[in-house]
Amino acid sequence: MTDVKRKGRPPAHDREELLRQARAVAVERGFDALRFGDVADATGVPVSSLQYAFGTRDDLVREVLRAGVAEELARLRAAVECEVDPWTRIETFIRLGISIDDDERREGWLLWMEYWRAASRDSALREDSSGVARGWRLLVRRAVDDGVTAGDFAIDGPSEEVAASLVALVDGLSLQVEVGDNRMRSARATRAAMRSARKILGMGSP
Amino acid sequence: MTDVKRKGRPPAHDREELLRQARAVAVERGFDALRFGDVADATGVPVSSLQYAFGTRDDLVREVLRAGVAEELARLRAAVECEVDPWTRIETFIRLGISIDDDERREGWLLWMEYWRAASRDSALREDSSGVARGWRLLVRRAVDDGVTAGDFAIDGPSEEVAASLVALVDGLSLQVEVGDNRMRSARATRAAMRSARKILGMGSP
Amino acid sequence: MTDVKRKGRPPAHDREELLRQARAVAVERGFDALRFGDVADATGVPVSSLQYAFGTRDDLVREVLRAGVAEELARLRAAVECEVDPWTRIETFIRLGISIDDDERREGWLLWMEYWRAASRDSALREDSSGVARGWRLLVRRAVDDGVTAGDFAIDGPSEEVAASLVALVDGLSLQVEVGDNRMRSARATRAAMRSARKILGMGSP
Amino acid sequence: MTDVKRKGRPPAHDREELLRQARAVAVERGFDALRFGDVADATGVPVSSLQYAFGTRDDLVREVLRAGVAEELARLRAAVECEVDPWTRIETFIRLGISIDDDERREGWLLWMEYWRAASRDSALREDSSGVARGWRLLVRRAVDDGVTAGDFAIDGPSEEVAASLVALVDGLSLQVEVGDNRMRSARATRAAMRSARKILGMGSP
DNA sequence: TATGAATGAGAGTTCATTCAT
DNA sequence: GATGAATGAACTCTCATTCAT
Repeated sequence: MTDVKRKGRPPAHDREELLRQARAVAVERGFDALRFGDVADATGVPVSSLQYAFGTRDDLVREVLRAGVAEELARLRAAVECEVDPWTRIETFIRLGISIDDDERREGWLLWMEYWRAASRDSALREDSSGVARGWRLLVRRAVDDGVTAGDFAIDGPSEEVAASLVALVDGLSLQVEVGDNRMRSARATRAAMRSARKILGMGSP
Repeated sequence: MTDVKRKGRPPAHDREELLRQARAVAVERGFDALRFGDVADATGVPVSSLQYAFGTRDDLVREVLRAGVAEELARLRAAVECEVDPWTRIETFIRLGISIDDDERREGWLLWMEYWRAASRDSALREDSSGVARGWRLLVRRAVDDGVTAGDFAIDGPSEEVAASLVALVDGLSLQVEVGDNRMRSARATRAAMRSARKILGMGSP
Repeated sequence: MTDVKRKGRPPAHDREELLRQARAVAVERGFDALRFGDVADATGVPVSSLQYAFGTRDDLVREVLRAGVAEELARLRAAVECEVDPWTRIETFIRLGISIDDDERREGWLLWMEYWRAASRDSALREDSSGVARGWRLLVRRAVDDGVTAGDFAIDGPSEEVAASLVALVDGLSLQVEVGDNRMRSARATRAAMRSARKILGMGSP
Repeated sequence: MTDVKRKGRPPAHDREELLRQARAVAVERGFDALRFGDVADATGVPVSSLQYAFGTRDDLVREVLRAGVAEELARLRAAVECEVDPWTRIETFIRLGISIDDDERREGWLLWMEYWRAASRDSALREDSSGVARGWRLLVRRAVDDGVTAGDFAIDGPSEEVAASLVALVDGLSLQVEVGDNRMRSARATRAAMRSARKILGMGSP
């Protein structure tokens, strides 16, 4: 709107698509630097149309985050649930959760980071994030329960809490890989997580 | 002539103090909403003086984050290192790291959140954060090594990685307490962390 | 997707009714803040339908003002003309014109204010207002003429000008009541107007 | 701010001067169309500087109105108070108050119009307008009192109320000249006001 | 060294209006 | 005829930053 018309690519008036593009912009620049103007530039859709579609800037951020984590969760769930063996499911969970070497995973990680941060400030989002966290943990808990039933795992305390620990392990190690020192790369973090998970689940060393 | 004269409390021309106040503002409003003006309002120091002292807005944010986590780290270290028994040290680490019910701890948690997020974008900060993460892990690693030497712990793999897992456990569970559902309150999270830590360290159930 | 669907009350597809509701909105918010959206909210009629019905925003404002003052004039005329005694007619005119304590009258006054202001800028409206002013004065002038004929009044100069003065008295005192200091409340203003009117009409003190 | 730099005339960073220019703009376009941008164009001072100097748009409008009527009041007072004879003072008041043929007076009139309208909505302004109205009336009241003391006038009721009537006469007739029909031009209105004033003041026909 | 004044650069938001159905 | 969707145009306001003292 400076002086050059924001033209470039044909309008992509598909809510889904718009959100995806907005996410790309946000992940690149940071969510706090997500501007209507940037999304407009990226999509060719006028600012006012974006506002018409999404409302306020905060609304947009919220929706982008929500849609993003929902997609992430769905992706991880699909990968995990197609496995049958409990430990293999746990392994898959750890592997997919931690390995953030490739760009796509890093993008996912940045998304989570923003999501958590936003959720810890925005009560509307926190409600949403509560459900996400539960779903996340449930995914692991089912594997734990199955493993216990099958006699593969021997756990202390309720499986809910064991699942919480496993999720924490993955989140926490991802964090170290991403923002920690470079002695903790994803391969090593994954190895550490695997070992600790086996311990927590009462499995012997391989 | 903005509207209200930025007066209120006497100027606090102490760099340390200024940073602390800036942190309070940032934690309350969010770091992306940290404005010179707000700090000026909170401290009584004119905007231009703050700029004179801290430079650019980004510089200010960086400094606030850096000073904040340094303080946090120092605090935790002091609490942990005054214990002698390895497992007690681990316990202290877990307890202090997770319990975020009281306001002060929540403030600390928000700070970490911002710090991680900022570090994952700002390379200057990432370098710093690398050191912080190392120090963090080292604190735990020493306890692990001592425990192993003393025969209290029986671990698999290098102690560095065990320490990494324990740190991850604490960070990840804190996360769940803070942004997760309300089924995971800090008491429960602490319990889960304790149990998992014992397992990881090869200790029997208490 | 603005935010709230513009629903609430059933559509009022009656031009008259629509104008009345628009007037209520305009009087409350001020005519310069009369928005299609507000009228839409108040009536349940979609913005585009209002535009279809009334044209441009300026058109709407003009129509609302015109319809409003016409109604006001009619009301005052009805009240005045049902009296037969000339002085009673003048009294009624003064009383109804000035007393703006109750909400309805204040609404009427705000309308006049806006009307005058608009008329002093909009030539299309000024033409209309010219007629209104004439009608207004004529109402009073007839009473004056009747009183003169009946020997009740003794005036100097043409009755047209005497009528103009009486109208001015009412308008001017209303103004003082509305925007003047609180020493000039409507009771006092009415009393002053009555006294001055008697003098102007050459009547002795009561 | 479109694309061409707002340059033209050197900045006139004198608050007084700025207000005067803003008034000129406002009177021409209407106060509800007073935009920072227009004042910026007219003065060569950047929008943000105007905002720095005057605050919010509403603040600007208020200040322009206030300064404007204060100036008007001072001007009228000066003209009136340099006369000694009570009736001459009244005459001067009427003449200056009504004759709005020349542009400058019309400008003054538009200002009053806006002022009244604004005061009837803005409580902050109403407080101010209350004082103005009092000053206005006091000016006339003093002349009335002097005339009574000198035996020139014979009034009914308190002089405060007589003054209120005289002010009303002037305001109301100005209104008719400005927005009324063209049968009521300022010469005629002035004549009517003079006659009515003489009557109200109990003076015989000349 | 420290600070008030001034300003440029956006960003969000509102709103009338156009257009296709 | 009536209406929802979409959009261009403005405008206010905030804020970091520069500059002169």
